[in-house]
Amino acid sequence: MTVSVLKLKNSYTRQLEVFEPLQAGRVTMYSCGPTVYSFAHIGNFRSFLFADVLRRVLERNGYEVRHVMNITDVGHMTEDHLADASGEDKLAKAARELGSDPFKVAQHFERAFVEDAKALRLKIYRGGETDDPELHPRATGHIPEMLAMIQKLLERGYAYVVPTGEVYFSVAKFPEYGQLSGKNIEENEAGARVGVREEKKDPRDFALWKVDAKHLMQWDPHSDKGWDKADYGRYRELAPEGVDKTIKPGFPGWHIECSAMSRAHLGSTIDIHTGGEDNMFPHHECEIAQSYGAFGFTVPGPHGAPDEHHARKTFSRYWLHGRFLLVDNKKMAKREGNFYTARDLMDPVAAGRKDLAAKLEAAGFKGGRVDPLTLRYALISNQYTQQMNFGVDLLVQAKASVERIQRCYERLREIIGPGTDLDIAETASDKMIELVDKYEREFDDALNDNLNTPNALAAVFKAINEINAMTLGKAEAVEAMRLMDSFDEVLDVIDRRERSGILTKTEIEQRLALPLPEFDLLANAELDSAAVAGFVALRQAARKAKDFKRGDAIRDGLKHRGVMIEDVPQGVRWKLE
RNA sequence: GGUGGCGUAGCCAAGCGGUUAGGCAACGGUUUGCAAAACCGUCAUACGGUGGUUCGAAUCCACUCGCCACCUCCA
Repeated sequence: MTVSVLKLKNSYTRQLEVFEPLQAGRVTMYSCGPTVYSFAHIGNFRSFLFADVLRRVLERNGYEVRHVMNITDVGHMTEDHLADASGEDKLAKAARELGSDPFKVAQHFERAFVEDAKALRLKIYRGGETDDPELHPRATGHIPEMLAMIQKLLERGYAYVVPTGEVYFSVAKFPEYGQLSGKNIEENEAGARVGVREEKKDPRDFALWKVDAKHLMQWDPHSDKGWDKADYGRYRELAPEGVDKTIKPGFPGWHIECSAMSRAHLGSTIDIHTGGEDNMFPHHECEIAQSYGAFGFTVPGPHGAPDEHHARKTFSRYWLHGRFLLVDNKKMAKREGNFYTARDLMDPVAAGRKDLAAKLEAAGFKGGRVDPLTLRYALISNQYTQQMNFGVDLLVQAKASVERIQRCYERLREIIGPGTDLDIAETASDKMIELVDKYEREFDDALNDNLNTPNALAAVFKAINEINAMTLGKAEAVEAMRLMDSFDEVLDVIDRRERSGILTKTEIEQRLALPLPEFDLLANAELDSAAVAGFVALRQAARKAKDFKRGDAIRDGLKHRGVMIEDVPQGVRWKLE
């Protein structure tokens, strides 16, 4: 049996490369995280989910993964922004509702993001990792590191201060600038679409520190006024010589935060850096330039032998970029009317999108709500290197797929039954053992091939087809369940709550002997398992009397209340929708 | 204008030189009082177009048509 090795497409070299971490057995990974000045949209989540799948695949390959995803909370909110708080703009609206404290706005949206991320089962927000600030660094908490890095760039001659008190990175000092994105910057018409700041020595130069009195978030590099005490102390610690006196109070530029935070929490050289394709230029290009300038790294070699390249110390050894998600074949944008946040889909009514709720309801989503696990599946169902065209059809298909996985899982659970010792002496057939082995390997091979999730899913469904066609004993079901659990380590789309069960024929007989409930399914009371059993017995009585009309009415009534009833050989299966 | 990518049966989506991808939908059958689920079968001798290379091409080459993204804050 050959074990496949993990291969990833490195955007920097544009080649599929065998993945080897710097340190054997351990992987450091940084993902450009959300900007918390509005609700994260499904495009954001596609990117975060691709990073999530990558992290899980790394873990499957036996690596201990340290995954950091930042929170960009250095908003670029200005007083103008607040003054202009009219219309639909959520940021402005939120700011007005929350007051003009940008920290509060950021906090509000960060909380919302964490909620969504948990619902979508981003592993970095599950369990103990959720509360580890080291794994979720906030930009506003790392101004000292950023200033220290800026200071270092000044000292090493990679940056300069202009009369306004702002600091720019000098791109001319870094000849490799543009290599990641493949942009020949010289040939681009500088400033063709953006006004060139005349203070810049070179139009390509980018800001490390900005000065703008209108901005609501400000830091004074020369005084502890307005600083969090701990942070100011930390800054002095990081830059003992103090910051260049000509730098004026302001806020960090757009690119410095990721360089500073990844270094702070993962060290100088990281294994993998992920982000959306748009991050390549200029964001990641600038990160490389800054880290090179500040820390004197070698840059990744251009298309050299992979081993030679990997041996070098660089800022990030592998760069992975997720391609954009489109909606209706267009880039998602509010003005196009094809913009969805994750919560718009998960609960459109609460998000104030009644039209969307109606559309989803019509497509078969109860209450117009898309289950988070369905959304998760949809967003990971094609390979991250491909543009994804999102739409209601995709969600419908994802829903059906998740249900198929879920049903297979539930069938196995029913066969195994409660309280079964999973180490039962009885052994599964060779056929089942081979099946598990075969599809687990296919699954891994697909994922190790640059996270080819469609192929991985093909393996899952082939396995389910075979498992469903087999008559299973307990030991076999245990084995099959192990396979499903294994798939779900990466997919994580199985709802493990007890949401279905079997009422056996004997149990129904026993229940029939007791007084039956009145046929009133319109009541508002919560349906508990006893109530469900009562109605199932009531229906059974009707069926026995050949009153199928009444029996079906009870089934429909239960369905209306979210409980599905299916007749199976052993009795009646109930299932919460 | 510069750069990158994509066009595969009704829809989504693998494959990247030679044996069934897979899913969804639809239709037929088994099962069921009826459903649902599950299973069996059909749609599937599909690869934007035109040339070329090859014993053999969805896969390589040339040209061509259409779509998308990046070059600006953006996942």
